[in-house]
Amino acid sequence: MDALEWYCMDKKYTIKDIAELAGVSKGTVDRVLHRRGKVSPKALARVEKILKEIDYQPNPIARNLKNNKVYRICVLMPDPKEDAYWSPAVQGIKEAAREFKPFGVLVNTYYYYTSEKISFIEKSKEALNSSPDVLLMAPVFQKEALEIFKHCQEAGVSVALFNNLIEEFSTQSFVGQDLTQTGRVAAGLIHKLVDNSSTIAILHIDEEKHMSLKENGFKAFFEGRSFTPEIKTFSLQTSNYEAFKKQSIDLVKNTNTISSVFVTNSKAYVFLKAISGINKNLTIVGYDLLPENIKYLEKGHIDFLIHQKPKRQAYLGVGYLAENFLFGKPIPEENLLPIDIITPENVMYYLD
Amino acid sequence: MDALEWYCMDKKYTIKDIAELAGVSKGTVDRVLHRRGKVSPKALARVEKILKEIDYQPNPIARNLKNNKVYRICVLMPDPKEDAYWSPAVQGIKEAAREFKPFGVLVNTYYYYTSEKISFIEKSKEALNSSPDVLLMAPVFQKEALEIFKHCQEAGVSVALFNNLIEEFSTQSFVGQDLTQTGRVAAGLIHKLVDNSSTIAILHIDEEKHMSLKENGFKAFFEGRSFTPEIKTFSLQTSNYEAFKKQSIDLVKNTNTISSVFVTNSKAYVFLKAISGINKNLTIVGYDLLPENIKYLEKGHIDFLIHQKPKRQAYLGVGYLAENFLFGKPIPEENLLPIDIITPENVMYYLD
DNA sequence: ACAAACTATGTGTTCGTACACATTTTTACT
DNA sequence: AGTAAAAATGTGTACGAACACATAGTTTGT
Repeated sequence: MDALEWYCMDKKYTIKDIAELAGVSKGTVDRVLHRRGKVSPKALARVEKILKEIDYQPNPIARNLKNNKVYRICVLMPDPKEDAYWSPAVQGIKEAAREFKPFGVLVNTYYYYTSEKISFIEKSKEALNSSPDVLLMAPVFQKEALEIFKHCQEAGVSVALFNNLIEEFSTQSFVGQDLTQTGRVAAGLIHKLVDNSSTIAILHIDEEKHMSLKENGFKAFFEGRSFTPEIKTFSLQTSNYEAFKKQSIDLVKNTNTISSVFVTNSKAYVFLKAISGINKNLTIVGYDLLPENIKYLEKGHIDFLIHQKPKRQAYLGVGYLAENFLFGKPIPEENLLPIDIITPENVMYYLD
Repeated sequence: MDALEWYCMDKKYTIKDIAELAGVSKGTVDRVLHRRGKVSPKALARVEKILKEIDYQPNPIARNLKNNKVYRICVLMPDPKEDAYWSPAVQGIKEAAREFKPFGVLVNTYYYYTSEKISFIEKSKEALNSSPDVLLMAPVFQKEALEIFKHCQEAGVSVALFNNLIEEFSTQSFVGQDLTQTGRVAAGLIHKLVDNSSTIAILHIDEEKHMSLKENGFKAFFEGRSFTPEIKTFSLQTSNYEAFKKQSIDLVKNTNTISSVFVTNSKAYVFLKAISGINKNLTIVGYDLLPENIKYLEKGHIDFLIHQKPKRQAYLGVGYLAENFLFGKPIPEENLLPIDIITPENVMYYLD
């Protein structure tokens, strides 16, 4: 392919070019492109012929310049002060906001408390009061999310989701992970590390809704296999820390066939701290790159962490919306991010 | 934060707004912004005061519209017909080209043959003949790359690299992976799966330059640890397949303390095919998501694959350049992509 | 046949930036 | 003081798409 061919192939045609080629004015070309009618069959045919020949694509930059609108995105998510898992998500939002601000996309973030369902609704109302173009939310509560969705529809605000999927919102845009599959990934890892005769513990700490999906996936991995290990499920609360510590130690010490633990959220470090006095070689798989988890990963106490990519989820959530506003890029309906497996040797590439 | 505050914070100021606020004309503001001089100290002070107050950022869209240039990127990379590793990279290039074409960024790809050094130089000349704005290349050959770099400088064409780093090009932009660290990742995985008494084989198939880095990283992982396993390095050629097969079988059968094999490139599947007759439980870690490798991964014969992300490397290589052209976004000097660990349970998210 | 009513088509302006060019103001020197 | 040169400042246009509006061309009705 030589330079000449290149030039011919990819000359950037404008409406003016098309108008000249078809022997009409740019107004007529515009009417054909936008099906605004008021075009004679003769002119229509000539313009369409040219359009077919050159594969015209409008310049998205010029189009947006004319639109000249300020787009507003409200983000509604759990307060990172309450759960450090959300801190990277805030970072992702901030980065995207910075990147798209010069283009006229404004982002405003509202935090709710996962300990108070009512704050979710309240903050959503606050967000809607600023009448954004779209509400991007990480909805921890299903029922309340549906209520908010109704409010949005009434206010003419579209909705996008990240991190937590609401089944009933099938048509909405979603960026997140298949949590069930993350359970399978964890099972695959543990399966490689321990022998089939030992018992595996699934440990839920401060149970939340999404954890059962992970448990299901974990168990599903072993279904239909010839040797299936024994799996025991535990559910502990950290609210009473002394009780939690005692139960954790019991789990490790007295249930002595347990060789591995799958912690279904980011709190593996809490468990490890609780059992720090005990010298037992456990295989541990947990979630999320919290600083405390990374510390235990690098010390070799956690074998693998599964990365839920909160930062990327949030960044993409905003980015998809912005690029759709600005350049008409279609928004993926359901974007399930890769399930990254983290070891001490590759963890640095997933931070920041 | 209410709607009013929002409005005040993020009003989109234009040059015209600034001119009015400072009581000068937009021409003067323009001269201040671009340091074109010919501005009285009085006017300069007034404009700069306003600029400081409002944190003005020019509209990248309008700026680009004015520039109205067609940007040309030539990509120079190994022919995917020769090595399937490169096929996803071609996909990445194609996707980026499609995405940025409406913005006036044109991409043309040239393939060279890794079996013929001369074709690398030849194709680079062909690429330079079309006088692109930048040459993005995956340089397998160091010495030849430097020569091409000289040609580019003479022709005023800037250079960006992906996949293969050339040490001497320290100032150039690079998208790729730290290959030494991938070796450490592989070692970490094998270390978890096998006991320290067994022997680990490092297997180079059809040796290339980059493999030694992986070997170094692999060995470095064990340095300073209390129990270090024995590591044996093998180097086989597939050009004579019968000999290769015999050597492979020898490796597995006769060197019978070997419990795990680290294949330093994408050809793990070739090795597994060669030893398919032998029933021995080997731990195998290899590279790259070739269909044949995935087949063996899903059958459980390969334990882990390390994903070198050729598609993303190529996509980002083009994307960074395009966004720099279009919106003046800075190009990261060295972007080392995460080293993804692939199992049968997460492989689907890394494909396509 | 001629105006009214309509259709078809062309022209002009806007968006925000960048730069060329025109105009005004200041400075320097006879 | 008067004028030329220099400096400062303002004005206008282009980029490409979108749309409002003006004009040209055609049909209809009396």
